[in-house]
Amino acid sequence: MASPSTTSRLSARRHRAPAAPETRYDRRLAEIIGHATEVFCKKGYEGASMRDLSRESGMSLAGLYYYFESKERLLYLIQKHTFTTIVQRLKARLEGVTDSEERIRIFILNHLEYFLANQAAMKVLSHEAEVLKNGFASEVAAIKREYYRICVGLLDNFKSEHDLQFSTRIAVLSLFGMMNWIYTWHNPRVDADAVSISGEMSDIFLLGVMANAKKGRNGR
Amino acid sequence: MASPSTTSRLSARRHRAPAAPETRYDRRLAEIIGHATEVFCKKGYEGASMRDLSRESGMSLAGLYYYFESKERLLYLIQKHTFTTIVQRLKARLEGVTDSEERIRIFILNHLEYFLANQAAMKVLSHEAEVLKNGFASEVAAIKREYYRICVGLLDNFKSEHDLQFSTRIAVLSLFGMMNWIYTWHNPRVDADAVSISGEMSDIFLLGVMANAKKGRNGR
DNA sequence: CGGCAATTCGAACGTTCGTTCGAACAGAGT
DNA sequence: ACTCTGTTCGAACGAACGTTCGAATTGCCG
Repeated sequence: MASPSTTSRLSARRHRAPAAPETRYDRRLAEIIGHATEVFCKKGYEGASMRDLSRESGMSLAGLYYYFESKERLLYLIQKHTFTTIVQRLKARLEGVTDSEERIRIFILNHLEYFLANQAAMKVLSHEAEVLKNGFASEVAAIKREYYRICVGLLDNFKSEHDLQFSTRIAVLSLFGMMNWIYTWHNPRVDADAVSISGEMSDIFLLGVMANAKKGRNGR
Repeated sequence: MASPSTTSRLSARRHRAPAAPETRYDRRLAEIIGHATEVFCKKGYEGASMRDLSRESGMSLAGLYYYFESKERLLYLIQKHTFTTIVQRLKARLEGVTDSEERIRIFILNHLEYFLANQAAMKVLSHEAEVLKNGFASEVAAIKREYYRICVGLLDNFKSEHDLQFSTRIAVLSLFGMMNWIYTWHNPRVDADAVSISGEMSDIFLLGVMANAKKGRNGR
């Protein structure tokens, strides 16, 4: 009775456990999530059917429901895991770096590196950002807001250190646009790697905001 | 017998006709396209059902099929019309302007102005760019390629005139990212108008690519 | 007003959708 | 060998999907 697939299924210790006590259940779920990510990426969330997911992952249609209670929750799991991971990695990389320009370059590099290494997951995160509802939506939105806030913080530091004057909101959102749009065009056989693209985008963005009108002593 | 809804339905004169000889059919179709655009924008192409379109436009489910032969063709009509219009307007605005920087500023302004004035249609164009198949897809892709090429041309001119050195491809695609991402964040009650945003983005982008390494006489 | 074409619609078609249920299977411990 | 728990599956559910068809309605020209 009672399928797991709610978070209560995860044994209470986890978190803090040094050697991952990864259960069979966890491993299988991760596999399914991986296949589902590919399918959602290729056909879109609404366009992908549970039967598509079943075929791709090699598990029967009914069998999938042992691991999650609905298609929507599966999308939620993908988005939450992807977003959490990228924020985590960013924080680790920022640790110890104090130069405000370097911190922004790290933000951009982290984003693009993860994006290109996990294209399918990041496309699902970017492209299906509006389909979750209610509880699912707000949890992912919270992580997104945190990520956005970090970037705003980095840029505000940079701005005041260099005595610059521009709209942080527009600048940050332009930067996200530059970076996230990459899923529509990046072709690994034609385009350079993340480090190189990240360098070019960082140059355009940073020099772009730096070259902008410096703040005079007397404001406007 | 035989529903119209193929292009053959449009009376042959059109194009060149000074006073629009707009038929009742044309007007009704345009209305439906307008309503469909809103629905596709709100629920996504796959997420929107023909019954949703029927409800929104006030026409019966079967009645819709008098105006177009499939849901896919309806999306095609929306995308083709939107894209054609924005290219048309751009060409008109560029006419007579020779300064290469000003031409890029016009490109950006034209894009954002049209985007914000037709948010729903532009979101459907951006967000549902991959769902059309075969013939429908390739026709829209052709316009997209033309639009992209125009931008590459503008930037290449700017680049050689100012003796700059950067990847045109990455720069153009970054610019498109900045601009197109706007549908995910723009809020008319919070954000400035197209002219102002266009100015900020143009500054970031143009100063960004200008400040980049100038080409030395001896290359690398 | 009569008649013909353009337009609209209710009802139904066959298919596919997300989800459920109870039975079958697997493996480990006694 | 038997049982118990965790895992998988075939078959089916009702709902919703895109599309079709023939009849009804409308608008227009004589």
